[in-house]
Amino acid sequence: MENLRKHIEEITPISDDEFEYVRTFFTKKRVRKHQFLIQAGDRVACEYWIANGVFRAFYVDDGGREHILQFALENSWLSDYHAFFYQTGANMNVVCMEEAEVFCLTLLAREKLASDLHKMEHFFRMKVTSGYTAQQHRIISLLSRNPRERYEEFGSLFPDIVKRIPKKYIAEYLGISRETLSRIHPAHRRRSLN
Amino acid sequence: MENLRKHIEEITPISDDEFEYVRTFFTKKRVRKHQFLIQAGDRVACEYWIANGVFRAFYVDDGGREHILQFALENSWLSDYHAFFYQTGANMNVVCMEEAEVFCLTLLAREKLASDLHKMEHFFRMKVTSGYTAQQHRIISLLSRNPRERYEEFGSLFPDIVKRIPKKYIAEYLGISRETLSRIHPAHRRRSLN
DNA sequence: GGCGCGGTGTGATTTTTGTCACAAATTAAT
DNA sequence: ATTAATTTGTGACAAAAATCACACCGCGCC
Repeated sequence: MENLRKHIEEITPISDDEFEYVRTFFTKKRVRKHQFLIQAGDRVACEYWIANGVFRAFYVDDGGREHILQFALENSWLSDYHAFFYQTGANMNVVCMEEAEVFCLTLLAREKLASDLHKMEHFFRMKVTSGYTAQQHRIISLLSRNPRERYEEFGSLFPDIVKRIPKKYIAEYLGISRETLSRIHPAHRRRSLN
Repeated sequence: MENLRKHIEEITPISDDEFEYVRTFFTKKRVRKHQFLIQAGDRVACEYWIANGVFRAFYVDDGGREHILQFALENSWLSDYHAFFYQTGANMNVVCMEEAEVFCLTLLAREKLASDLHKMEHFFRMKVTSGYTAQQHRIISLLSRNPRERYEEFGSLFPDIVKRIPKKYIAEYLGISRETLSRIHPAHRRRSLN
């Protein structure tokens, strides 16, 4: 839980008392590999802060294909946010890929936290703002880059994810087939780079 | 300016005094068709609230192709948000497509407004949150739907935009060529739908 | 320590979409 | 109103990526 405090303090300083108050809103949960945190159709009670472990959030289309919206590692937040904020049934699935420990925050808890502590409202605004700009970047990438370029960009943005996650899932994230990804070979090192 | 108040009050009620205070942070600007509000490379001083008029925000890739990130009509917010929040040079261009009147808000003004008035922090959080979920939806659409499906979805989500904006720009938004879009013909009305 | 399953690489082929070229239609500008 | 500019449609063709099929690898699990 200390890490959650550090995580919050990357955005805003927070006193011991305040943090003691904040922590009361969270509940801890252990999750094993292959376990679903959210299944399509579920009511989405919580958003999750990942203390450790790995998850993927994916959408299953009408043809049964999976499309990954997000990988989540330690220190990141995760939910089906549309379903969470609007309290509708989930369209996403969230599955554990490496044994994990997460902290759960209900919508009510989150909104009370934000309205009680201006600091926390600010914190959540900053978090969603950076998520927003990151998603804009991803949209631009999907619109303007070919599979090789997207894969290379992904590798340089998220080297830790590339190491920990099977390539087939990265293909699902990039919107290309696993075969196409498999045929992307590292660019030849040019002589001039000796 | 009355509309801005209505717009804010869709999220949170606000007193006369508060709104008087809020309005002092904005400056008004008229923009003519074809005029750039933001050009790639610029420092992005403001975000803009559109009182009336139409804009598009687009990215130009290395091959000179344009990719549209956002259309903005009346009552919406617009900027190159990455460049705005992180105060880096713009990667986007924002161009006026129909004569417009906008209200400008600098980053300093925005952050002061948010820290002075918890209400406004809440307002901005809610706005960016709904933008975030809308963008997630768009990413899923880019990953999982073919051009026809994306175009039909776009038409049902944004009928007003389809009416007001040339199709070539919609193609640039959907990530397909204008020719492909032009070859998408309305689905045949099935007999059973008489 | 063998067995099974999930993951990966690769060839052959098909499908989808982009590109190029040009004409027609629509809209804007003087 | 006429002229210019922008937008749209469509055919022929090329390019990119998906799909299908199959072999093989590697690791976890009894």
